[in-house]
Amino acid sequence: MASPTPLPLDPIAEAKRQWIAHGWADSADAMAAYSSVMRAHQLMYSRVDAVLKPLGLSYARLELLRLLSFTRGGALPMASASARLQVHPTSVTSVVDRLEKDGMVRREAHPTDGRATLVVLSDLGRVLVEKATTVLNEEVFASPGIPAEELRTMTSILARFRRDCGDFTDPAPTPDPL
Amino acid sequence: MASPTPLPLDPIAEAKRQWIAHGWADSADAMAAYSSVMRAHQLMYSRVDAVLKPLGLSYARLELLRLLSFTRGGALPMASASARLQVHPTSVTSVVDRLEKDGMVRREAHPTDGRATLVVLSDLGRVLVEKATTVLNEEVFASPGIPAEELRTMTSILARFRRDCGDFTDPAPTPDPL
DNA sequence: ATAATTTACTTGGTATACCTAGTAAATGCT
DNA sequence: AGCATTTACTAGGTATACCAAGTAAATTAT
Repeated sequence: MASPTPLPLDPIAEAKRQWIAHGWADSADAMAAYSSVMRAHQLMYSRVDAVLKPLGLSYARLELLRLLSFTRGGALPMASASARLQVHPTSVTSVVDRLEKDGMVRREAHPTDGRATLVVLSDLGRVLVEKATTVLNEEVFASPGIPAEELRTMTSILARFRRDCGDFTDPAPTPDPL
Repeated sequence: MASPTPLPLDPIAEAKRQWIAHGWADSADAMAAYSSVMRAHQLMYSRVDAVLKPLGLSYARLELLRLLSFTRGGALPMASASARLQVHPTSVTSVVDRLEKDGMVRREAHPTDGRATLVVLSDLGRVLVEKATTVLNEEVFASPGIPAEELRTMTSILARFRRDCGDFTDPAPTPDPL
């Protein structure tokens, strides 16, 4: 949701000023950075969702479909999907519920593990994930609103952050000039 | 929610490889950057929420309380709060509903505009926003997980992005060396 | 002054995220 | 073998975001 009525001043820069004025100068940069990510997320999410909406998809739904499409057989246990997407197991349940209702995936029993449920990509799902990826690349990622150089800078900064938060154990997210 | 079981490889770097392998190299950097922001948002949000939870607050609730605390009189029409926080009016309604139920704010009639409702910070709300800010600064922003230099780099990159998305009209979010 | 429009907010519904608690199947221990 | 533990998933509830539609007050136009 881009602002219908732009504010005159950058609200995050304003908040940072307030932070410093209140004697919290030490935390001001972190507060500003966190707020920036929060807001950028909202803007990116709504850009992506607007493009996916005509296809009956959303970011969360596409993430799951894409994961399946990259998997041999287009099937994955729920738990694996939860781990790979780094979302709560119950979130996978509810996304799969709706995708199944729309015929984009189906549940199947796991052949050997009676506890597990497989999510299987349907033909419709496979068509849609292809289409969605194309549209997303053309409509959003081709003109992301951030220069290429800065995209890479940001990805690299956030990769280190994600690693330090325990997302992955990969030694070097981006080769660092040392 | 940090991963309970860290993945061996950076999933976003993996996705980028897939992108390039599928012939979408042109969009790979943007895809990676967008995905990074999405995931970083999730990590930051859960860090912040974990710290605020004991106080009965959340990021969204604190944002509103903080906005009120920075306002003379601690009161603001709903519509102004919506604009300043850059969230949907109905989101403000529901956050205020819950904050009011918990005694942190109250609704009052606007003195001159019969359509408008004022949200007013209560004494309890004022105490909590002070406490929450202190705790947040100490527990999260003092060690944000990202070096100071990179915090500023990221804030600056995202400021330009937010401005280009129409968030504000401020000419120079960060003084740009030209 | 009256009618039309705009603005402000609420209600009800959807989507996504989380948590807690529960069931069922597989595994491990004795 | 049989019981306890672990693992996998579902169900129900909360929080937050959105949109669409509705009501009521203020503003604008005639």
